[in-house]
Amino acid sequence: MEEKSTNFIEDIVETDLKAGKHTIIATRFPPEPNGYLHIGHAKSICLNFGLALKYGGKTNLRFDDTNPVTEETEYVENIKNDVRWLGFEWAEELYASDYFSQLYEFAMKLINKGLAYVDDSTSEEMAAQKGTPTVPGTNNPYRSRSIEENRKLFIEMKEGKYPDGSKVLRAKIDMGHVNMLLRDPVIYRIKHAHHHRTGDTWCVYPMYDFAHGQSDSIEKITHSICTLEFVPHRELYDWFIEKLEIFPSKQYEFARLNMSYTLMSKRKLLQLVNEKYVSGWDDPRMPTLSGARRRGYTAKAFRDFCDKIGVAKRDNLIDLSLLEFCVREHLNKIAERRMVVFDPLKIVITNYPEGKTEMLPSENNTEAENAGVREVPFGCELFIERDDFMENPPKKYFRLSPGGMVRLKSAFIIKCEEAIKDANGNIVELRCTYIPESRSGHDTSGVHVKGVIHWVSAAHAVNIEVRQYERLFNTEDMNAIEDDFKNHLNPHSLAVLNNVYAEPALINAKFGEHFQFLRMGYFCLDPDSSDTKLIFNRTVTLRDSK
RNA sequence: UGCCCGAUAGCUCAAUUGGCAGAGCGCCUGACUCUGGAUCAGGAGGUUCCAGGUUCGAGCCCUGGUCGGGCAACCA
Repeated sequence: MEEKSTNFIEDIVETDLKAGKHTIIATRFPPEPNGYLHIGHAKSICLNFGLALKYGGKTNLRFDDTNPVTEETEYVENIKNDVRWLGFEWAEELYASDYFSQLYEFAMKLINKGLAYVDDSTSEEMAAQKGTPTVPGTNNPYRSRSIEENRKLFIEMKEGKYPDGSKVLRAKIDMGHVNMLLRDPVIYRIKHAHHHRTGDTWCVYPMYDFAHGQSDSIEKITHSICTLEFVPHRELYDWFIEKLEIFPSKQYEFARLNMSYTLMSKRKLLQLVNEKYVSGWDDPRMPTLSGARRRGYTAKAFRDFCDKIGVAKRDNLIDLSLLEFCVREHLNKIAERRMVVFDPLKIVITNYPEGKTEMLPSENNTEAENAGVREVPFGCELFIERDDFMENPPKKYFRLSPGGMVRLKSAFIIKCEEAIKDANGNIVELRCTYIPESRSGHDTSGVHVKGVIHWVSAAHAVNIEVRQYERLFNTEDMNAIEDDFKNHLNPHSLAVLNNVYAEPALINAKFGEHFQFLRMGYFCLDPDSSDTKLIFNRTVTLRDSK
């Protein structure tokens, strides 16, 4: 293995370890269970779990479930499944909601220290009092309520005496602070809502800023790694830890992953699902891990990809082609080869005995040592790709043309004798002859051909469905658009082909297996398949230098 | 006219306490009697935004500019 240089977060960890600040490290992956994990999360997962693996330590899986309105148990289960699929195991499965009692006590502590107060203002009033980045905010009368009154009101908030939105608990910091987030941030709000884990126990819920850092601290997380948008929150994060006098977890920020032609917003992805632009969160076109898995992307490809893109603080827009490169690189090594004809053109080998079938061995994967061979049936009637024949070929065309010769992969060299057309002039069949001495592995014909094409025996071919995917969006930078993102959907993101014929070995395909259909790309079996109909998803095409 | 962050090959991104600047895509060349629009191997391509400074040595540190992005949800 080549030495991979460290990223800036690894530098921080190494420095901390060297300085004796910690002997082991603890990280956490903190998804909010309000959607499925996507490729951007994979970067965070690889970073957090990778750090603990590399330097010795643990990673907790902690669900950031402080907003009961948007969060569901279904998401929890799928997130766990996706993290495991990526190849990581967490030390503990935890929930911010596990800490609701403790968080409530933390809030009380701030009230008792005179560092929090109950505010009756409306959100509009609060926004107006907040000022702007260059104009300081103003104090309102509620800010000077007594500790006793604040304590009484907050208890009553918890007891459900006030309706949603009527009161909030705010940290009392500084309404003129240069950092807007420290202008008395809301830390608790009233929501009479059913929580996916705590049910109806609570009607006050902590805000992110009053839950995340405290949860980190309770779990003694040493390095709390999040994305750049939380940089301004770090000051608040530290303020609460200091005032609460709890374990000093530290927050570090990296640039989130953006990918070309891809959307990472869970809100928008949910919209695509709800409004049926896709078949579900696991639609193979979705950037979700479950979608990518269904499409045939491998966990290893994702880990390699995350390794390649690195971790830095610069805003980025990673080429989708880099991910595809990682997928091909892996699949090329593990996918067994099969022959499948997508747009069949019938050919008849006129000098091959009618009704005869012979089994020809074909290697499953020349890139893998022990992939072995399989037997492919050959007969006098075959299907080849319509594209592999040209009536009037250009100069450097190495495939079939009238009078031309081509090698049938793992079989014989054939020569096209005649193209038969229908009344409209469409080619419907090719009459060919084969060279018996040219059999693969036993070729004594002395004939050299440049082209090699795939084929299937018409008598043994299996009709399958193939789903070809293209990028979901046509716009490279989906973060830069101003209009409705749905205007940028690629109308050709899914193409279903039904007139597709596969060699019989494909009948035994299993879910989770990867195949390379020779010259066509990588494919895998889709769960929509039935006993009578096999459906394959195109994971990715072969590298195409057209 | 406040605070925070960034600027590296044509494009998109990496670069281990300061030590010969790397990858993918794109481009070019070569190999290959069995994927020839595939696969493999190699190549070209950089004043690391600008100007100063510290240092034996700076993409990394300091100062000042320029340009770009972010910062006011009872979301996370």
